[in-house]
Amino acid sequence: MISFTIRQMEYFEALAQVGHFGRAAAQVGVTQPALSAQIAEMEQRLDCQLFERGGRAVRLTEPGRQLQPRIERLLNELRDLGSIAQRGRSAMQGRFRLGIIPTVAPYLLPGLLPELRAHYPGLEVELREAITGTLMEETVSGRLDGFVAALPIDQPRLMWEEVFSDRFLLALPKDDPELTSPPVQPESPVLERMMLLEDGHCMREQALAVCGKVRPVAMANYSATSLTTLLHMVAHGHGVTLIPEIAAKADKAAGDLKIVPFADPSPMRRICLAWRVNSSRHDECRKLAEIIRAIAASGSAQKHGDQPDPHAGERQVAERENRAAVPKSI
Amino acid sequence: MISFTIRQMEYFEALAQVGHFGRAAAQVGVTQPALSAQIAEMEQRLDCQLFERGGRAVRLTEPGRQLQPRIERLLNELRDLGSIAQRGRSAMQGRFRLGIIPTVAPYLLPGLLPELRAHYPGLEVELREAITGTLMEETVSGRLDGFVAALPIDQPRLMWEEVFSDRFLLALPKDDPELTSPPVQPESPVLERMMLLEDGHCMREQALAVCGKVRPVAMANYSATSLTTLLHMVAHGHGVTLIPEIAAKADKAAGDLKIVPFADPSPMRRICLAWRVNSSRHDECRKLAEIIRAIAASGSAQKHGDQPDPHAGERQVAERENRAAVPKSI
DNA sequence: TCTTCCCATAATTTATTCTTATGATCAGTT
DNA sequence: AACTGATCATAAGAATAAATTATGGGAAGA
Repeated sequence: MISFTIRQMEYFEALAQVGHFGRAAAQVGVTQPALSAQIAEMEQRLDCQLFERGGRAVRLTEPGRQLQPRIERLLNELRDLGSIAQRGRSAMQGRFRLGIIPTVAPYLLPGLLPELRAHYPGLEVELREAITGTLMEETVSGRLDGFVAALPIDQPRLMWEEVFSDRFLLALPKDDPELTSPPVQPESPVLERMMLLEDGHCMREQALAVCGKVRPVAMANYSATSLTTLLHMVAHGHGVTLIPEIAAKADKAAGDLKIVPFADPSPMRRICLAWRVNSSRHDECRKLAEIIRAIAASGSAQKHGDQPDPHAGERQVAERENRAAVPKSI
Repeated sequence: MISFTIRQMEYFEALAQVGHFGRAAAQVGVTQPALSAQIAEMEQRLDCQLFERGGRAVRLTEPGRQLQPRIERLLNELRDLGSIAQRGRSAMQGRFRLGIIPTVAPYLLPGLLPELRAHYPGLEVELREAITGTLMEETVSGRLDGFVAALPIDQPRLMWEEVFSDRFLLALPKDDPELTSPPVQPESPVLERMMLLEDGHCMREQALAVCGKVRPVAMANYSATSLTTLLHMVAHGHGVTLIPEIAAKADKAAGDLKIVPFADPSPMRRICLAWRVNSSRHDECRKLAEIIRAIAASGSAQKHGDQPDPHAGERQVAERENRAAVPKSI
C-alpha cells in the first residue's frame, strides 16, 4: 500500500503552492535538497511524476493535481486533531456512559438529566439500565464510565460515593383491612404476603432481608420484572410489597396504594455512584455524585432525614455481606 | 500546533481496537515498547491521557474517544491517496486545459469535443479561446496544457505537431460584380478592399501577407473582433475578406457570400497543436494531435487535399519569420 | 502470599532525514 | 555562441527519530 509521511505531504503542499523548490523549502523551514528528496520519494513510490520541472516554475502534473486537494484536506484535518482531543479533556464533557439500576432509574433520571443538560451542555449521557451485577461487570470492563446502584458495592476495582439513602415503605392495597397501627413491625404477619421483583434485582434481596424470619413463600413465582408492575399488582390485591421512598413520591401507581412506614429503625437502601478505581473520569464521577446528592436532597429523589442511621441500610443485608456473593446477589 | 505522525496514529488505531499494548504492537508489527513510546508521546504532546491503563484491558479516555473516529478517517483517506494519484496517471484522463485561437475554435470544437467525450470520458477539457500570443504565454507558464493555433509557433520551449492545413478562400458579397474568373490572382485589385480582424489575430497578418504589395489601407480602422462578424460585414457589402476553408464549410454566414478560391498555389494556414517541450502530458498531446488530425480529415474541419504544398502555408509569413517577432505577430 | 500478566523504562542499535557541498541543466544575456 | 545566474539533483556526513532487547514495578488473580 502506498502512503506518505506527513512531512512529505507538507512539502508537497508548499511546493504546489509556491511552485519553486527553493522557496517552498524556505517556507517549510528546511533546505532545498531536503524538500527535493522528499518530493522525489513521493514520486518514486507512486512511480509517476507529481511535478513538472523545467522552465521558471514547477507545475503540478495531472496526478499531482488530483492529489493536491486531498492532501490539503488531510493536512487540515490533521491540524485540527489537537483541538479535537482537547475538547474531551475538560471535565463534564463528551460522552458519559452511565448505568442505573431499574429501581432507581425512573425516579432519579427525571431530575438528573435536565440538570445535567442545563449545566453541562457538552456532556452526552448515554444510559444503560440493568441490574447491579451487569453494571458492575460493564463498568469494570470499561463499557460504562460509572453507575448508580444500591450499596454494598464490593468489587476491589470499583470505588463509590454514597449519594442518598432511601427508606423502604410498605405498600398495601388501599382498602387492605389488615394494618391498623401505622408503623409496621418487622415481625408483622403482613410481610408473609410480600411480593418480590425477579431474581437479580437487589431490591428482591433487600425485601427478603426486611422480611427476616418471615418467609414470603407463596409469592415466589409471581415475581415481577419492574417495580411499577409490582405496585400495580399490589393495587389489585395480589399482596404487599416494599416501596422505596423515591418511588412512593414519584410513581403514579403509588397513588392507588396505602403506603405505611416501618417502625424505627426503618429499613433503607443506600444508593451510590460507583466507578473504576483507576478511571480517567475520577473527578467527573465525584462531581456527578455531588450533583445527584443535591438532586436527591431537593428534587424528585430525596435524601432521608438529617441524621440517617449509619447502619440502617446495611442491616438487611448484613448476613449476606461477603465479597464472593455480591456480584450476583445485588 | 499539535500534530501526530502517521505512525503514531496507526499505533493509536491499533491500540484503540485491540485494547492491549502487546497485541496492538504485534498487530502493527513492532515490539511493545515501541508502541508504548509512541502512544506516550502522543499523550505528552496533548498533555492528557488518551488511554486508561490498569485492569486487564486498555480503554480510551474521553479525549481518546473524541480522537478515535477522526484518526481512523484520516488514516483511511491517507490509504486512498495512492490510488487517487494513479487515477490521473494514465493518458487522456483528468483535466486538460486546451487553448484554441478564435478563428479555429468554432469550427473545430463541434467535431472535437463530442469525439473526446465519447472516447475518453475521464478527460475533462477546459477550454480557453485567445489569440496565439496569449495562448503561447499561458502554455509556457503552465496555465494551459496545450493549444491549437496556426504555424509558425516559434518558441524554443514549445513543440508542436501540425494537425491540418486550411486553405484561404476569398469571400465577397454575393452580388459583387467585380470578380468574373474564379481563381483569384494575388495581384487582383479586389484585394484592396480586404477587411481584417483586429490586431493580435494571426489571420490578420496572414491576410495582409496574402495581399502582398496591395495595401488594404481603407479598411484598417474597421477591423472586426471575430471572423463571423467579418463575414457579416462582407455580406453587407463593406468589402471582401479572407475565409478559411473550415469556416467556409461550417459558418452559416458563409451562405450569404460568394466564396472564390485563389489561384494556385493557394494561400493557406497550417494549424498545429502545441505544448511545452517538457510537458508531462507529451504523450497525451501527441494523441490529441492525432485525434484532431482525424477529425479534420473527415469531419467538420477538413485536411486540404492529398498533396499539400509544404511551403504554401509559410509563404505569407515568410518575411516575418523570426523568433523575436512571433509572439506578438501571430 | 505468590505468581502471572502487563506496561513502562533504559541502553543500544538501526533508520530516517537533515545539512553542507557540489554538479548538471536550462533560460536569458553578452 | 559562449557566458551567467538560477534552479533542481546528487553525494557524503551529521543529527534525529524510532526501533530492539533487556529489565523493572505494580496490579490482578490463585
